Amino acid sequence: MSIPSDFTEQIIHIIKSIPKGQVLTYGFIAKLAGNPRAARQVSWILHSSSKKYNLPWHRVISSKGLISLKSIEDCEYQKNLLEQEGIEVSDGYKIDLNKHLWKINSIENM
DNA sequence: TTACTGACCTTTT
DNA sequence: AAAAAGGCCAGTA
Repeated sequence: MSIPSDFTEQIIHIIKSIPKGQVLTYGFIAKLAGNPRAARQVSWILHSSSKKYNLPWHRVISSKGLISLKSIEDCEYQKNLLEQEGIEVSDGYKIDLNKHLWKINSIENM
């Protein structure tokens, strides 16, 4: 049994709390998790925990609103998922952060 | 076991 | 203004 760190739990909790039709950025999640510089680990946690915890990994994008996935197939897949939720994605896998970025008022249960 | 990499972001030069 | 380096944790070899 490997117990995840506190900030990892926060990251997972935050990702699970992302509402439908909205997206968050790596840096934002890392900041909320308590480490503004841990954005890198967010992606890695997504890789690991998205399968186990069934996290909405498609709602996590880069700070510029671009899908940073490596595989083009995954990019198109994510784009498709986002479009299904009503998020407009440009041809260049660009998302309008001003419209779809999740503005967190306050996290109730931490 | 140690070392390196990874869907990134922030700060400094 | 742009470019480079640093930083962070977990997983894999």
